[in-house]
Amino acid sequence: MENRKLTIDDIARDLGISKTTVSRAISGKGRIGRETTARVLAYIEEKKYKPSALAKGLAQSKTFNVAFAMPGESKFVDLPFFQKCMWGITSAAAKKDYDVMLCVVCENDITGLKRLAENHKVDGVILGRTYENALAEKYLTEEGVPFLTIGTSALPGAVQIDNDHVEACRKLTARLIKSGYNKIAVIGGRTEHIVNRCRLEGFRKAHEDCGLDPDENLILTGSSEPAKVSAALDRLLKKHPDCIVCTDDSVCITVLNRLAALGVSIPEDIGVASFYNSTTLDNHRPSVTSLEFDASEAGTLAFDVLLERIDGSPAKELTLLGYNIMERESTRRPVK
Amino acid sequence: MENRKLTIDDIARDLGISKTTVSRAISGKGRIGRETTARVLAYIEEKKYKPSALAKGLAQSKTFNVAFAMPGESKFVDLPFFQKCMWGITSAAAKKDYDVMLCVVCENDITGLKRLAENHKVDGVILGRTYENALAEKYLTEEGVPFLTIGTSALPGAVQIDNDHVEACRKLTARLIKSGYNKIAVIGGRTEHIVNRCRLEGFRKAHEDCGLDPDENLILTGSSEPAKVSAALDRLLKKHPDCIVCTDDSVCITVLNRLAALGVSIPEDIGVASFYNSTTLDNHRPSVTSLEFDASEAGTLAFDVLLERIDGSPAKELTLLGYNIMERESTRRPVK
DNA sequence: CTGAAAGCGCTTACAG
DNA sequence: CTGAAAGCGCTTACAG
Repeated sequence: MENRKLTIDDIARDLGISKTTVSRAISGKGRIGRETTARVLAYIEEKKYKPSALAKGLAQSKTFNVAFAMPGESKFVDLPFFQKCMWGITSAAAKKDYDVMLCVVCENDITGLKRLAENHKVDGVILGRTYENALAEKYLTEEGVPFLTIGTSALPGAVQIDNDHVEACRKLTARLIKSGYNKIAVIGGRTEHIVNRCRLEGFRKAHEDCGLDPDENLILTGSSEPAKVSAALDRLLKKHPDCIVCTDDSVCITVLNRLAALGVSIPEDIGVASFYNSTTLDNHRPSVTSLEFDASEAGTLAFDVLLERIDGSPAKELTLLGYNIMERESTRRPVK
Repeated sequence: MENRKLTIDDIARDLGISKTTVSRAISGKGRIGRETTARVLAYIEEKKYKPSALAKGLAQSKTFNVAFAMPGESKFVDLPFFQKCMWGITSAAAKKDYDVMLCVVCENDITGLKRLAENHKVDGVILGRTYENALAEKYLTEEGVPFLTIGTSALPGAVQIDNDHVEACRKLTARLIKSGYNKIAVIGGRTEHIVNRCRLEGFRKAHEDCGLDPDENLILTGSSEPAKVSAALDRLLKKHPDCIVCTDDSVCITVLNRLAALGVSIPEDIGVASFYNSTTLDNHRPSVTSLEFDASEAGTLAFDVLLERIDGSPAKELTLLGYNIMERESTRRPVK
């Protein structure tokens, strides 16, 4: 019952036509009779013929594969994000009859990526995460391999997919202001990171939108280390903010823990929100208000944009993703 | 500066030899002069020639790719395990000049896997997780595609890589007994799951090894639902066990939370250990004693065994993985 | 030890 | 609308 792989030659012979014709019937390219097409298609359907991607690829000098570079470090990686992202990529790829190859990339080790590129196994690559040194981006541009990054690339000109941090943070902040908070503080990581700057920008814009001036004394950035974040929080509390926004969820965890330790209750005593929500916060009680980005969408979009580049269209440099504001218990202002 | 892909023909021409010879020099197959080989290799090295995996594959009717089927559900998935596993697979694969393709498989949806198999894009597949219905396994055997599962497969005869649950749990239990615990309880999930049965078996064996009879009243299995686990724990505590072993870390989390709520302190009042440790427990204070399985090793082994199957060797049906017993604070018996 | 030739399974100008 | 033929870039009997 085993299937000695059926080839286009077999079909041609069985149907008494040339393989050129068979090929055309399948691909739909070139002029070809309706009836012939139908016959071929029917035959294929019945015999469950599937063309060899290898042969097809060789003939067209294409692999119909893209690589997804997964970060290799185990810390500070939002794994659920990548899982959903892969889901998005593979499903978008399938629609275009592409498949995805996996490689692992670390800040200083791109050998996995090189393998794939050098062996000509992929038509393009999606960099799942970016690093300051842009090692992968540099290598790929040098090799002339189309690629795209998810997140902000340190390499100028790189095609990228990114969350619309500025807008998202602006809207979330606006929502907080609208719900009555008027001394909103920010605790966050180093502003060397572009993403943190964007988040802050959104925060400020929201205030401007309402004709307000954000209180600069309430903005404490510089580190996401737990100890420093806790210290920053302690200082902040003396100024009595009514809400604290964390630039990301790892900062937020620290803040939540410290507040709990101090016996400050949320949302009764103070509101808390996060500008980026990974699953880390999922099970927290009270549930915390935060921005939610759709990883699956990031994946599908990433593939679609990359494919354009592969096919030669001049893909636009930056594609922004949608977001959701998840308003939850942590910013439910107590009715006084 | 762009590289119009160098081919074996170019090399042959430049070196004034036939491409047959070039091919042989590269592959090392067939008789060939030392000197010729050296010349070819030197040339290749200099020009950084890399053979086309596509062409090579077509000629040998091989793809030099394996698929890794990632679970598609987001809950109850130990993502860090899969990340490390992928790391292991890709690196083991690279050593054999293989690469890995990604697909997403859910309990009732194996379309992603089918794509890869039907399009002849892979030589074999590694199923990252198994399901009761064994859908993927059945499909692959039907198609004659070599595969292997990580974890126990419901399909009899499937080649599998698994943790040595029985032995590992036996050793961990033995360690607990040796450190002085003598009323050890077990809380755990449904014994319908083979894995839970194995764990229990190890637990019992350890007792037998010491000529002890495990107290069956202290063994409460049947559910991993938080509510039921908590209830089971409450019942258990009345019997005053001196240590509680959880069959997995999700059960363990519940137990830890409940104990904290009851004001029972670990390890002073009672010891706690887990038969399976995911990163969920990583940051828990006190740190909890548990078994640790090496996901990366699972990955490399998985690839190596699969490759044997691909190459036709009759791979052994079950390969057991090593484990480590991580003895931590939660079972540090108080000196009285 | 080395080569000419056929073949892997497709695609695609080029002719009809 | 259809085909014969060359080509994609390798490998591998088969001869020498």
